[in-house]
Amino acid sequence: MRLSSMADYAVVTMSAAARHCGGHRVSAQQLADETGLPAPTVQKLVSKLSAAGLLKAVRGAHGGLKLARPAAAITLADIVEAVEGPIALTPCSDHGRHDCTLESACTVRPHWPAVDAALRGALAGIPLTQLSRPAATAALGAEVMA
Amino acid sequence: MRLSSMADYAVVTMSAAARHCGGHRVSAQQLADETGLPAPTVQKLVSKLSAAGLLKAVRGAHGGLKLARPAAAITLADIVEAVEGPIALTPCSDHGRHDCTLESACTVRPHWPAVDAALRGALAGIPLTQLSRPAATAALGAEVMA
DNA sequence: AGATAACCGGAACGATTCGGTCTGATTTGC
DNA sequence: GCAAATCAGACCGAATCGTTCCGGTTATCT
Repeated sequence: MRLSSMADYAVVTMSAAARHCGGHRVSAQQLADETGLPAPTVQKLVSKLSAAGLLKAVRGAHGGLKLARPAAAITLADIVEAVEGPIALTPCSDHGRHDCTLESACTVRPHWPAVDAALRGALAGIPLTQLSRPAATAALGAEVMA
Repeated sequence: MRLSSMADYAVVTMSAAARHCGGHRVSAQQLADETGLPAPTVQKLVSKLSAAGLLKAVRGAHGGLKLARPAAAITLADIVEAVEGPIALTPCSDHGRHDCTLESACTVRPHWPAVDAALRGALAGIPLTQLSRPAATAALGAEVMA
């Protein structure tokens, strides 16, 4: 139930990138300085994030990163899926492989897709713009918990 | 974003135990046979589950396991928390330790508790009774996604 | 009372994944 | 044409996770 460190770092990195939304590009090194993360780690992250279409990378001298979409159109679910792949709590959900020993008799497997969808929905409700702001701990989650 | 195998097995085990709700106790070995899981693994799981108050264990000859509560009062969140501890996507959430390098300047950390609560809410909405039934893939999650 | 059956806790081993570092390929600017 | 700065992929060590084994405790049956 724990997010991988890479996904955690990706959220921090994207949040830092969103703060530079004002046009001019940012280098991966600069993002590393701002976030305090190791530079090679940030480089690895931006590779995955740009491959997923969340960041736009321009190479060469004076290159750098830029958000591919407005920050409001990028959610936590997008970032997590970009780094960790499809959101699925169990291996049963994402591919047809049932290595389960009881295959057909398993009564819980049919319910995992619904759980995954609920989880993904909770993450998709949090845009990047919200993570860049400094405060407001509440107001979210209450609606889902009820 | 993947559930640990132990938590996955715990759900299967609890679901199998729920099918024996009719009074008489079940041995851990019998649960292992029904689920196809290794017997030592099931034993380790029932230890944690009974310590968490989800299963009631009676020792001695003709002993066995029994649900400590009605199946309707046990949710996915209970089982996951019993095996994996508190539901928290990041280490920032559950204890005061901030090993983050930027501590005070981190703008995303205040938002993690809300995300955790939303996630836990999604899992708490699924009772054990629902997992024992054979079908009905949909009907859940739609409300949370909206 | 002895023996059996079942649960309980800790410790050690092996495998897999994760996180971090390094080197190479590509593009732009002068 | 050269050089600087960037992204992109491959390698490696380390930590965690999952599994198995062992001895101990408790209550029932003979």
